[in-house]
Amino acid sequence: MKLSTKGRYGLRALIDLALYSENETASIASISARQHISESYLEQLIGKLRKAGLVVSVRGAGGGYKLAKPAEEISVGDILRALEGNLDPVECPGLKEESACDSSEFCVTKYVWQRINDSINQTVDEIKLSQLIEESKQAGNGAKVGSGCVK
Amino acid sequence: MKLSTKGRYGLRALIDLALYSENETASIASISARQHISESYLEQLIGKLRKAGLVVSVRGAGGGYKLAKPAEEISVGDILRALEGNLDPVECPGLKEESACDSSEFCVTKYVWQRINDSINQTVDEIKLSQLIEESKQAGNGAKVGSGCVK
DNA sequence: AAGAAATCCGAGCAAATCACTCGGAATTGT
DNA sequence: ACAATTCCGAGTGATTTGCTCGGATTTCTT
Repeated sequence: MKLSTKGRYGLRALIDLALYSENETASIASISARQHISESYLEQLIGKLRKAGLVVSVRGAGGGYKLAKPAEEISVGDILRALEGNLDPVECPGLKEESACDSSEFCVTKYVWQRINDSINQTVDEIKLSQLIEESKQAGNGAKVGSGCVK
Repeated sequence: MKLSTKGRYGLRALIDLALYSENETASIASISARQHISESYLEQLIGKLRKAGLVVSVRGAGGGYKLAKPAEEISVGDILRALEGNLDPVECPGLKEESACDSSEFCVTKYVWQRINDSINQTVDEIKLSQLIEESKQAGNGAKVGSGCVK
């Protein structure tokens, strides 16, 4: 029941990327240096964000990344799902369909899993990247993103 | 970011236990048979629930388990935390204290992790075991708990 | 007293997942 | 040409998960 480093590092990285790519693109190397995440690993994370359509890349020398759309339109949910896959702590084929679980038995716990899943997704979807950027600019006054609390 | 089988099986097991321990105690063997969870594994799970003070045991022949307190006073949160440990997807020493993360950097993502943690805990704490038992009695009309959706 | 039925407990173990690293191919600016 | 980058997939050691197993302990029954 833990969020992996992908999600934790990745969110930090994307905030950093957003902060430093307003004019020019931000390179893996620069984000790595500021956020203390290894270049190799960061590459993977940003790759996922790119495939999810959250950032766009510019290849070749002087290249790097920037946001694919305005930060207001990117939610923490989008970011974490891109990095972690599905955020649902319990996946359950019968959860979405009307059909009963397994074969014919009624499933009481389904109700619980459904509520947990909904609660998480709703929470992360209502936090927008723009909010975090705003806070970061104000608080850090050097626009620091911090360590993300956890190593 | 997944709930382990401990939590999933364990919740099912406890609902079953509650349903079948109103008069007599419910044994591992009987719960195992009804819920299709191996006796050995179930033993571990119930052991955790006992150490957390949610069930009490009666040792020796004819023994078994029953709830340590009324089902209204047991929340799904209590159960899952007993089985899974902390439910917080992100643990962060600086999350509770006023102090800044790491050393002196402000931590923006902390805000996000905090909200996720709170949301999950609040959700599971407001669902009481009694509710699930009630639903189970109504719907199953044979008091079936079901497979819990997932294997 | 003997034995059966149960809980209790910790060790062990295979499989999966995590948290990376590495090497190199492809692309583009200078 | 060459340097700076992104892109990509394979590999790897450490950790966690999802169990099983053996045996000790307690208590009921006869």
